Amino acid sequence: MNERWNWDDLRLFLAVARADGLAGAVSPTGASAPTLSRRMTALEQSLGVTLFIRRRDGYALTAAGKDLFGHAETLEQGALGVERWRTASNPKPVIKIAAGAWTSGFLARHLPKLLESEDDLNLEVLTGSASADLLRREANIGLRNRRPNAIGLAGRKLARVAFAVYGEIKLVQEQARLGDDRRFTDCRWIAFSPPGPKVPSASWLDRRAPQGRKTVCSNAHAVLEAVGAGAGLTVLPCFVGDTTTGLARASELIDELSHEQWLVTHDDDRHDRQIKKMAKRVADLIRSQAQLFAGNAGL
Amino acid sequence: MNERWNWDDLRLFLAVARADGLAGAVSPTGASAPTLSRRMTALEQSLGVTLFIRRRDGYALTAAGKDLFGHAETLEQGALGVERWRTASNPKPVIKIAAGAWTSGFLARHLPKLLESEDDLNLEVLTGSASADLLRREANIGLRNRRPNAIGLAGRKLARVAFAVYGEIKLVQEQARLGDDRRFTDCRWIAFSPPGPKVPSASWLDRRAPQGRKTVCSNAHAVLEAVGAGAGLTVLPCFVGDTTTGLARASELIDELSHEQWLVTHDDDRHDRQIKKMAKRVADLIRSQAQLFAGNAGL
DNA sequence: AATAGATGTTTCATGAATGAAAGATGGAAC
DNA sequence: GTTCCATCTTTCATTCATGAAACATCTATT
Repeated sequence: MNERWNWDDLRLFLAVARADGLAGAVSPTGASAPTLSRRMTALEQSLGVTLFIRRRDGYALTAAGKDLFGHAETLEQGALGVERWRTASNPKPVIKIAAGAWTSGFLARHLPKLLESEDDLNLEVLTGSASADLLRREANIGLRNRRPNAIGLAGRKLARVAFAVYGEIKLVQEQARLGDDRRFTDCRWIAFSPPGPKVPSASWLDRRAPQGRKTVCSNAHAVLEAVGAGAGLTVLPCFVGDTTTGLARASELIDELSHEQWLVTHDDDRHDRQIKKMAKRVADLIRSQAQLFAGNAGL
Repeated sequence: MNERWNWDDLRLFLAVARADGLAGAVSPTGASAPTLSRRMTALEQSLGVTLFIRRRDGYALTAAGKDLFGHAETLEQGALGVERWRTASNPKPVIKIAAGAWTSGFLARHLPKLLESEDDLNLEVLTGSASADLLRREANIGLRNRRPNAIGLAGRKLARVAFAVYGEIKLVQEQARLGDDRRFTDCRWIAFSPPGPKVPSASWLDRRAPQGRKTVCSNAHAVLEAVGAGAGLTVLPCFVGDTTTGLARASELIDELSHEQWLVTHDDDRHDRQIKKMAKRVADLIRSQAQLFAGNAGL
């Protein structure tokens, strides 16, 4: 006994005491059960006191353990104070990611993968014209469909993005019975036209079905609602169409529209650890879904 | 930043802050300067705040460091509470060592070597009949001149103990001029007769100088005072006579009296970590001085 | 200037702490 | 009974932290 005891062991002690055992203390502490077991014995050893009764269904505090618990809570007060001070004096940095409407949606769906619990930041997903935002430093990470050409922006190629025509499943089956010549003329279309410059898919639709009956939506969610309701066909990136239940492809991939996905960062942010980490996560996420983006997902 | 920070690092932080640098924090914390350096950087890293300004003559707290200092002191209050509770509920155990008068003195002189700062115990050196004390569990460790034969006692042989006649230096030089026949008869003797059974050296003296002029002392300190004052010769273990300034040997080693030194422990104490440790220290101490005990010390 | 005396930081071989997996243990359910 | 399911503990290869020594930096002194 009497080796100088470790303050941090009291943190573990509190967790074990509160969880009535090692198993429940694993996640709050971030230490494994074997470690907790060893540290608790070490604590008892160095304090020269038995703190727990080991029962088959967990740990129970001894009288001495209860005494220590009180003192440990005082320590915890200090630790909580540090924590409050830290978060107050050190507001979480915000990383802004700018992406197109569909891509933002994709990122949003995979938010849990991007925000691992251990890091201390807030994410903001901006939908807008990525390139401009980045140059003005209104965003830290951009996802665009072209290699950036402005000075001060660095780009990484992530994946190929394929497009196709999609519609509500039953509607698509009906349409399929029509001849190829009438298939895409004798139908209603839903066109996505977000604010800002015209998107390629909308331009393509204008060219391919200039006289079609079109409903225009300026909002991605509305497009999906409309298409899902069977109100018409639309052009979607495969990573959206293929992952939205109730929709089916109504065409082959549209080569004209397919493009590369680029991740763009500002040179000034290149050395920011947090931004680098987040950029890597976004890149990894998209690359891991390359087949989906390329339209090769097994449906 | 934001990895779960270590409570124990605040202990080090307090020490570094109070010492205005790493060097001064080494001894209070028990950690080395490189470790302190690394942990302080790690703490700053995980808190995401600069705590110290590194100056050429040490560390100085930043404003943020001063903030943290306050919170850390709260933690420290808890730690001190634990400390008080621990020492109160857990009184230091006492280890009792029983030994003869001279051996006790030897142990007492080397007390610092036996009591290393890190262990939490009190020592009691009992002078008395070692064997009986041990059986009655009145002592934990005994030093005797015979192998223990009682059941329940375990013995380890440590060293050979030699005896010789000693006297005050000038007195011895005078005596040396006398013939060998008169040398030990024509003188005064100091006899040591502690309470309890007669010690071998006293018996030897009775045999060798039955008609000598003897002063009897029942107390070791008194014997040395008397001999040192030139009041007479006496028989002493060499480890006493050879290390007492002002005394010189007045004879060869007395083979009849020389015996082994045994370290005796009670079987029930065999598994007590503290007692085992102390027994080992005593054994190591005496063995390291084997030459002195055997009367071969270079004078 | 050169030297000696502080300091904190790197380097590197060693040793300790860690977690995954396997083991052990003791109920509870069938 | 036997089989599960929960617990904690051991084992063992790996990773990480540690301290001695060398290094670097700066100040004060000769």
